[in-house]
Formats: sequence, C-alpha cells, structure tokens
Amino acid sequence: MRGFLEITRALSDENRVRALMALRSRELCVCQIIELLGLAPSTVSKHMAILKQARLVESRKNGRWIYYRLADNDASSAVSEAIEWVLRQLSNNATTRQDAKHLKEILKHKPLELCKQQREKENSSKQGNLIRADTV
Amino acid sequence: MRGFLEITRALSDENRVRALMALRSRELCVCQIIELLGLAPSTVSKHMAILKQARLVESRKNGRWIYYRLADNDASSAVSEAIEWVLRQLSNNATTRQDAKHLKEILKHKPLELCKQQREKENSSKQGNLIRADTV
DNA sequence: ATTATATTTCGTCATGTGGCGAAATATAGG
DNA sequence: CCTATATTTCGCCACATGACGAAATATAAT
Repeated sequence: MRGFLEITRALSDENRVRALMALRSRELCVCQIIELLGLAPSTVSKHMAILKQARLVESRKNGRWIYYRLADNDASSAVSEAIEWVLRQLSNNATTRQDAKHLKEILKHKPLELCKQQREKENSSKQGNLIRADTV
Repeated sequence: MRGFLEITRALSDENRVRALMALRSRELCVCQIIELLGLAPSTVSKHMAILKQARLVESRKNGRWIYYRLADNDASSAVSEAIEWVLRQLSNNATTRQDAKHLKEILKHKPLELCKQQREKENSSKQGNLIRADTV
C-alpha cells in the first residue's frame, strides 16, 4: 500500500506529470526540466525527488549535471503499469503536445548554454529590482 | 489532464483506495463503508464524493440509503484502466485482505441494524463525556 | 403532520503540499 | 587552492486537504 500511494501521490500533481511525460522519449537534465516547466530550480528538484522516491524515474550524474529518465523495464509492475497508463492517457493531451513542441526548442541548445541563459535571466531580474550599487 | 488528475488525486488517499477496493465485489451503502473505515459519516461522504467526481464510482439511492459501486464497464478508458490497475496492485495487499475479512462480518447484518448500532455507539460516547442531566 | 434517521453540506481546525529564495553541497575549471 | 556553477536542502509562506461535529436535507415510519 505504501508504494502504491507513493505512486498515486507522485502522479497527482500536474507539474510532476508534465515532467514525467517529457521524459518519455529521452532523458533530460534538471535545467531542461526547469526551462520546460518554468519553475524555480528548488521546486523542480523537489518534484523530481518525489518522482524518484515513487520509483517512477531514475537519475544519473554526469559532472555537475543530473539527468533523469523514466524507470527501467525492470521496475516493479506497479511502476511500469502506472507509467504505461499515464502514457496512454496523456500522449494526445494538449499540454503534452505543447510541452513536446517547447521541449524541441529547448533541446536545440546544450545544457551548458541553457544554464547560462537561466543564470543571466535570474541575475537581470534581481538587478531590475535594485538600485545599482555603482550609481549611488 | 483535468480528468486524469481527478483520478490520481482521488487515488492518492489510503481511505479512498480502501473504499474503492471494498466495492470490487459488490455495492455498499454508506453506513457499511463508515463501519469498514471507522471514520465519521461526514468524512466518508466527502471521500465518496471525491471518488464519484473522478468517475471511479457511481451511486444509486434506495430510500434513505445510498449505495456506491465501482464505475461501469462503459466508463472512460482512463477510469476503467485505473480501476483495473488498482485491483491488480492491491488485491493481495494486507490491508485489502483485512478489510475483506472485516467486510464479511459487516455484511452479516443488514444496513438497518448497522445504522442502529452506529447511532447507539455515537450516543453513548456523547453521554460518556457529559454529566447526565437527570443527576444534577 | 410529525418524528426518526441516513446522508450530505457547512464551518472549523490541524496538518500536508507546492511554491520561492537563501544557504549548502558537489564538481568543473582556472 | 580558489572560483564558478548545477543541483539539492532548508526555512518559510500561502493554500489545499482530511478530520470532526453541527446543521441541513430527504425520506421512511408513526
């Protein structure tokens, strides 16, 4: 029951389901999922941890990057049947299609560039709300 | 996506899942589910409303009694596949077995007697915490 | 008609959850 | 070694959720 509820709870949030669907064709690094969902890094990290705790996804580390992918075929039947069910139900979903399109754009850049972009955006938004130190 | 999340959210609570599993062999009236789960009537009512909203269960009224049953075969594929998945995953679960045993006892009495019992229990627990009026 | 009663709805409370930013962690690169 | 940086962990806040009891609703029984 424990593991079952971990799965259903993991699947009961739209952002987590979107992340899961995005992983259906290939693994993604966190910064790519951040870009797709438009959420803060800490939030995405938490979501992925919940998916991982439920065994719906696995991760691998490559230097500073962490890649997430759908659970392997050797996953428990609870997990693999859940994933198959989600894929069947949402493959033609509007949000899923939109995300797939968005993801195609995201994947044109390497994680390195993407992270750089995200840093710049983050810094500029901070600057925007401050009196710049060198003008005082 | 909306309907999908209604299903996963409905399935992300242990008491709702137990109720769903209890309905797998036959319809049950609310007082029987109350007895099985050991929750307040208002709580059970809310749980069943959530399951119904997700289309996982349907209901029929018979006099003062309301009977809930699993969704029909003509339910959406999202619903029927979800139910099949839950049944496969939890049929041999410890809690499910225990509940099945408990339910067998519950079903020995008719809803009428069961409700009477529940009323008496409710009243005695109220009495227990009060100074009886006729002794003051 | 009036009372009894099975269930739902409403109001309230405690707890859980999703969101963010700041700080911590771990690794790459100078 | 020291800095930069991708991700996670932590602390906080707003809001959702599950629990109950009281009140409302609808139906049976007297």
